[in-house]
Amino acid sequence: GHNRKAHLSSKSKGKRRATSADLDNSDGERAPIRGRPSGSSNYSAQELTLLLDLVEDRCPIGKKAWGAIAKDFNNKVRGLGRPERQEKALENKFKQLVKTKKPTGDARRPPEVLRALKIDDLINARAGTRDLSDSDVELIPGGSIDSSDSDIEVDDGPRIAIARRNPSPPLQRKPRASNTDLMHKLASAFDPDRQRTRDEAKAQRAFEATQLFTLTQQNDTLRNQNMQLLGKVSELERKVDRAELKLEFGMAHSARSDPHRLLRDDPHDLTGLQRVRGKIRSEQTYPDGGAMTNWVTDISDSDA
DNA sequence: GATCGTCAACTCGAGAGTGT
DNA sequence: ACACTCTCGAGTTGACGATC
Repeated sequence: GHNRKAHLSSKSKGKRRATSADLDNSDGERAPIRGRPSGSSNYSAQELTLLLDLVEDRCPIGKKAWGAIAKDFNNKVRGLGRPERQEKALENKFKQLVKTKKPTGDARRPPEVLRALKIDDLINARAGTRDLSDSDVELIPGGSIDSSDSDIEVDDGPRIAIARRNPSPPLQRKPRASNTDLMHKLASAFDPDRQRTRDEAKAQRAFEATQLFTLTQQNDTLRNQNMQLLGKVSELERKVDRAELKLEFGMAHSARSDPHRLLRDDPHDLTGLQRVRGKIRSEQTYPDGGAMTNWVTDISDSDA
């Protein structure tokens, strides 16, 4: 139903429904004009071609460029007897073409959609590669530079260029990739200083990783050695216990033959044994501090 | 010719991302 | 925090074809 003799039909001309814009609100003010403006028609193929030509020519990045496109567009359609379009309407129409999906059941896109997509790619590419010698930056009398989409002014006299940042370029959402960010990233990625810094950081990380690996291995070795030493300590403790036991059994045996011979004269003999109220006290002191006391019941006493 | 349904153009506001 | 920009959906309106 697009462009179906839109401007030729006089069927509905002259009869216009009452619209919200026609109705005054309670304050006597006009309600905001919404909806399709009266007299507007569908875009003709000629208008679409003209719009795409202008967009391709200017590659608009900011609103200023769209204003210039709207101005040129309306100048040309006026001569064709076609309705003028607002800057925002033209921008919306172009973006609508760009995001038009493939029709169901038909893998081919309309030619105007294909062209809009190509132009959109061109705009995106240009947004990331533009420079000050771009063709759309023209010196105009008075010393200022007129750019379709950037504010760059050059003062007279010392000729100081004042470059202001471009407005945020119209980019795709999800993620809203910033072309300026992309360029900054690319530029910084190839910056020799940055590369050197990156290499140094990389080497530092590799060194730290090697150190960490070495320390981990050392830690494992120490843990193994610790386990081995603990095993040896346990084994020695068992040997000591067995030796003490043998000693105690030996003492008991000798005491049975001569019960008090050993401790009769000197209760503190060289083995550290002491008879206390019928029991033999064996006290063992450790060089690091602390002591262990064993009590052995003298069978000979109970027998007596 | 009147009416109805569909499509397209358009505005508006909300929500979100980005830059200053 | 604020301004700007973009996307998206809702709502409004005009144009047009089909039908009676």
